[in-house]
Amino acid sequence: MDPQQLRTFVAVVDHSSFSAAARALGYTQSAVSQHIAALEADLEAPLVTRRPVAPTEAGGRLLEHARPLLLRLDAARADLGRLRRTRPGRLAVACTPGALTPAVAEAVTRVRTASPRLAVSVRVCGRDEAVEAALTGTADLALADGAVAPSDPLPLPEAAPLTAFGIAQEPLAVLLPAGHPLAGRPALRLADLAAARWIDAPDAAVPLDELRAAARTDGFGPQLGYAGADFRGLCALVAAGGGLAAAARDAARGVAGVVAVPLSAPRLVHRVEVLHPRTPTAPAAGLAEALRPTASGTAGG
Amino acid sequence: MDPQQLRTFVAVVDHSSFSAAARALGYTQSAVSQHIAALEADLEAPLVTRRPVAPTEAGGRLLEHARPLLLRLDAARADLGRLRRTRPGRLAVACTPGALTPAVAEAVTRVRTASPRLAVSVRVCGRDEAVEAALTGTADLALADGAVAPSDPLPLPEAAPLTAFGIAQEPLAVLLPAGHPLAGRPALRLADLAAARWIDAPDAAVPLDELRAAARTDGFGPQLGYAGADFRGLCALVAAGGGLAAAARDAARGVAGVVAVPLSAPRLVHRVEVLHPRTPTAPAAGLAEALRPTASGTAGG
DNA sequence: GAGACTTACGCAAGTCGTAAGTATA
DNA sequence: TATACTTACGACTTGCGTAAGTCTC
Repeated sequence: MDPQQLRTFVAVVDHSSFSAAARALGYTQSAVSQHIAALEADLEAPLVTRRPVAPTEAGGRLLEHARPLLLRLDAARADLGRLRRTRPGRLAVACTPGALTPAVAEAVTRVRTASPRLAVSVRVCGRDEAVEAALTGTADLALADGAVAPSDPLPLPEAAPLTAFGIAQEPLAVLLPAGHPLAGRPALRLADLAAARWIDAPDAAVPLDELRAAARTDGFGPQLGYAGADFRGLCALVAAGGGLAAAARDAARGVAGVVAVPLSAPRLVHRVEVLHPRTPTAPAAGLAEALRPTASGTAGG
Repeated sequence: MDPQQLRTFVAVVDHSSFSAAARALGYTQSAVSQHIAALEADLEAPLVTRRPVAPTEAGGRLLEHARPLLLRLDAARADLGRLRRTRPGRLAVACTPGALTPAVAEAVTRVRTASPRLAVSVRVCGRDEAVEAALTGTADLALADGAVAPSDPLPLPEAAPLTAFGIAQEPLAVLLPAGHPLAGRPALRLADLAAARWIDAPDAAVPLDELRAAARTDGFGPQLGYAGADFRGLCALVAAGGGLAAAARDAARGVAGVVAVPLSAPRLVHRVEVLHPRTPTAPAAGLAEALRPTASGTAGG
């Protein structure tokens, strides 16, 4: 089970093609074929069907291990790299849309103003991608948001250890189109929305999976998928009646056609966390410190 | 970062010697030397000091990744192996001492009686070892115990996904020698024991680290280390005044010289969980089902 | 028959063991 | 000086690319 072979296997599945994976990895088709053959011989099980190329049951199982494994391998290399050379001239932040609150934006701006020679960059992406960036060193610090029970930590993929602490916790709201019959209510319970259609936008708002888990419910009937990390686009869909979404109460403030109604039951909050490697770069440590809640803060971690 | 090289690195650190690691792995010293040299060249950092052989800072960091990485690699192989061949004639259980409650023992006996041709084995070991056994297929099912806040899950190392559910939850107690001034109390608070000496027996009783984490305290002053998974020996030490330990209230019932006093604050319970791979073997699934709490059960999970 | 995966084969690189080298207690 | 790690070197294995082969749509 060579990591290189695992990487090839993942690429083959992602591209549903040996040749496309070869192109992506800079190999020949032949090499890819040999990688897969070697893996299948090693594990004594077919991993992908050919024509069409798709993971078998064993292949699916292997995938669940391979991805975290490769991520952790990259994280290990990045971790050791950080020990050696520190790159104090850069501060790259990876951030989920819901985590880029005004307070966060202000803190980033403050760092930027205070250190004019520091190359500050912010990348908005999904949570998994943000965690991956923090682990592999693509970003120096990540910010993620989600829905959890009050004072619970966010359920993060634990491929490798990350330091995490909460910086904000506020009411969780349901985004409804302005004309929706429930839009005038002061608060809603999830039970009121049993028949509602939802939009599953795991990278732009609270992932439905997480809401389901935190609320200990199944449901959330037929969903409209929404890929990408653009919150405005999601709001447009909500406004158009495409479905509902969950977000922080103030996230959609001022967005035309969308009303945010707090969710009163089950008891859930919208939480934002800072994530960084256990040995952050100096600028990342500085920003993390600036974001850390003080005595008046609302979140622990 | 070849897994084989990582395995060699871990062995070198564990044996504090290149030659001993070579013997253990079936290599020559030369090969071990080359593995380490290759790793150090790859990661561009010294990983172990020579003479004496000990991990450097970078080496320590690498270790934190390498162990879970190798475990997950083994878990992946075991997982795929289970898909292929099922070994219905065996039921190997790995179990922490505190998890082998009378109810568990009875359930195992019942399985054994019901299936006379099934080779049933129970191995008592520390929690990490039990988790490892369940992940790598050394055991078909694991049972682990620990101290947590009521209805919280046990904090398990998450090298790879395991199905886990609680099967018992009962008051957590402090084990004191019979003559101890606090032995007569109906209940104790951790604060009463601020000055006490503890025994840290992570494989035989509740690990102090965990108690500390669950109680959100530092403390537990000077400790006596106790390695191994033998509960009787630990009780002997407690009886002799070697220090205190935490365990389920009924664990030390009937042990001469030891008194178990319930811990009333902070609010903690002793919890037992069943752990098995997501695709358990048939006998393991049977035992898990037999252990699963019914309507009258005390634990969720 | 064209596209896509597999197999054959040759070359280059890597890996291990033997043995000589070197450094430390 | 003895022990333990490192380096040199040769035999062998592995891994990749080229190119021919095979299978399916």
